[in-house]
Amino acid sequence: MNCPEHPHGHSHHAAGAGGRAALPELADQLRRKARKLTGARQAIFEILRRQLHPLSNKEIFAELPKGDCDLATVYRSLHLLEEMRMVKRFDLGDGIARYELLAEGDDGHHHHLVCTRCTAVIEIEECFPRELEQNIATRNGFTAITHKLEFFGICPRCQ
Amino acid sequence: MNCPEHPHGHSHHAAGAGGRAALPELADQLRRKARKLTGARQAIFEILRRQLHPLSNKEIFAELPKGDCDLATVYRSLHLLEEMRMVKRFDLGDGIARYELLAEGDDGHHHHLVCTRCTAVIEIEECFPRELEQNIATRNGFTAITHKLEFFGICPRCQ
DNA sequence: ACCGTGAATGCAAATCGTTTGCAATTAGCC
DNA sequence: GGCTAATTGCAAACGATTTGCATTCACGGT
Repeated sequence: MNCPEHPHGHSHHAAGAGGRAALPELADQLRRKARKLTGARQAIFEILRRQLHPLSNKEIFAELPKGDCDLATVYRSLHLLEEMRMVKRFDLGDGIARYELLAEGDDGHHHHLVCTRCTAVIEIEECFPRELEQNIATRNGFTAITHKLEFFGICPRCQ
Repeated sequence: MNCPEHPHGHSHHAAGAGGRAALPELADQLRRKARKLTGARQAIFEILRRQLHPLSNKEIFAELPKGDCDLATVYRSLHLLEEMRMVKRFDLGDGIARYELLAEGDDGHHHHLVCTRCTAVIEIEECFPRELEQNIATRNGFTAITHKLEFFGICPRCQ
């Protein structure tokens, strides 16, 4: 039905695709969970691998060789990948889920700087100070505390 | 933006909604914009005034004397209040908009600690360090930079 | 290579939060 | 009281996401 040959060898690794998981790892992780390595999943995985920003389901779907798979399958695949800790979901504040591929062992905890005009996204390494976070946790008796942090502004090009 | 620590993290709230706007101010602001002070708006406003956490449209609707107004009107009223800078919208990460009444002159910039089990919400005074934010802005050539920051964890009761 | 079986998919319909068109009401100024 | 623009209810429209179900497929065992 769908058989994602990848005729164009986009094998150039974008800067930043550095430690990202490669296909064999996907196959591996899937086998480990008794899930199947399907064409759709490979294709989606490859799209994420090539991309440097977080992608929405629709964006991924749009990049898929058309007719390759259903939008519902994209949604299902991303849920699976998320559950397998191979992608991380980001919420940029417009009710649209976006996903980024994770490097092996990466917990994916990082933040973004988003241009409110063109929606360009830059990865940010700064993080909310751990001690402050710990303060907040203990002061309020909370455990398992985490945070979401995103920055918004106007990028050089859009100014 | 500083506030004494609260042993169990209950957010500060004077009996009767600290510095929050009172009805006369609503009337005032509305008149200024040639908008009408309707029953629905008063009721919604009062509900927000009594509440200490962010409320969703549905929650507000549910607290309304039933039949008092339509859910669509709640949505419209909150948009209006937001546009008038009398409420602030918060996005806690589940695609549901929540609103908090603002004190006069308050820009509403603060953050929340949300229990992932019971969704209790506590207001947090800490903020992302301004110099770090400035760093990020200049380093990336961004202007008009802001951030969204929310904390998640498990509250004492739910542990 | 072939089978059996559970996993995965396509498709359409269903959900959920939210928005909108439109005709009927209503608040606020004269 | 009357006029008129603002507001509302209602139902339909929306966009993102999910799901039920019958069909198809991947893959470990043979």
